[in-house]
Amino acid sequence: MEAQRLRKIDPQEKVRAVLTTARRLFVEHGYHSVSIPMIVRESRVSTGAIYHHFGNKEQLARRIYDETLSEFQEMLEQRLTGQADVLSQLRAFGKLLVDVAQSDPEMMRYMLFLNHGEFLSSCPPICSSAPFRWVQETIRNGVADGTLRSDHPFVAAASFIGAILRTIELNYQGVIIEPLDTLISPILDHALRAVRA
Amino acid sequence: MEAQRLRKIDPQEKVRAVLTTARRLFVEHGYHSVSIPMIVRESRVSTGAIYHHFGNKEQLARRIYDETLSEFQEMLEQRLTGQADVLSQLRAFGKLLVDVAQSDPEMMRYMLFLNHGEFLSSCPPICSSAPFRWVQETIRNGVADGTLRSDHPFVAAASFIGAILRTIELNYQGVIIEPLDTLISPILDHALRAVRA
DNA sequence: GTCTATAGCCCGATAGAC
DNA sequence: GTCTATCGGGCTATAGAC
Repeated sequence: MEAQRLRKIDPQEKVRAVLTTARRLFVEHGYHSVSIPMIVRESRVSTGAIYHHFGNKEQLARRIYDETLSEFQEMLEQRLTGQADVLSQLRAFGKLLVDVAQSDPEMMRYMLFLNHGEFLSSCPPICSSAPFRWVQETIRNGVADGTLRSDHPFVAAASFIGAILRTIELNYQGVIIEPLDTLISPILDHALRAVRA
Repeated sequence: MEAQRLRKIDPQEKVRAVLTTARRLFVEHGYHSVSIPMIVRESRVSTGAIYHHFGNKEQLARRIYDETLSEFQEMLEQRLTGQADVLSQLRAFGKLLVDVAQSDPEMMRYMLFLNHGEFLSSCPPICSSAPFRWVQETIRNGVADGTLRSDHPFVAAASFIGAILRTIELNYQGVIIEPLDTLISPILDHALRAVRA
């Protein structure tokens, strides 16, 4: 039939195209500046198909949010297997942040810069997501066993992560021009010095 | 005359009302979610008056950006007078951030969370503004005179500021619940440990 | 499932009286 | 300088053919 011939073989391919295109556009222009017609043009998927698969713009954004976070969570779990002590665990986490920042800047920018709460109703801030709660827990353990030192483990966790993320931010903004992988050692050095005993 | 009677005594009062109202709304909802009619309602200044004084929405945003940054810069200069050595200068800077975060959260949120580049064409990122360039310079000096230690002063500066700002962020997001002024000592402690010799 | 066409809404900005 | 009324445009979301 005619309709049959026009139908794409795999609908999931379109879904995927919309998800990746929309995330890129959200990162580049911000959620509110990205219109559905814009996503239609760049993804080459029609308005009707988008609304069919995602319902509305906010649900599309929510799906991108969920998938990005669980992808990151998965990478973290992979990197953590076999890291026994607190210090090498924190190093693995920091290295993951830097690696992602370099190999997939779009993902990192998405997690760093988008105020998801601004357009996703009742979405937990990124810092309360599993990976970042894991850091808080790890640092609490490190303080307990004497590897780390802090009067206030939450402040310690914030300092550790903040030191790394801020460096990544400044790299993105062109203030720090060296490629991030050449900076991995000073980055981890400063971040760990903020918390270790 | 009738027109005379209806005219407010001080036009600058209206300008001020628009500036403070708009900044509050930008912080609460994000630039793109704030409409002119919304500003009109909340500031009780008419559409016509707003366009008369500011030209358009972007110029209004730019004026808020400029005034906020120079206000912060002024506060910093005040706090720095009389701080001789690098360590007490950095402490003064950190304490300023924490003080502002607590006494004027709207100003801090404005500087921290708004992606100004997203709606202000060719606006320098906050991190390149005078106060933050000052930190970079100060840390370079500290490394030179041996007070601080770093292979890469830019990374050191990013770590120092990042440690503090991230803690403030987590406080705003309810992860760290203690009032910030009770945390000033662990905050400065962690941030300085990241960079000192 | 996918498309095109368009309804319906609200926004930024302007016009023109006062 | 300040107001109200309104225009043109672009948006989200829907309708209905295929």
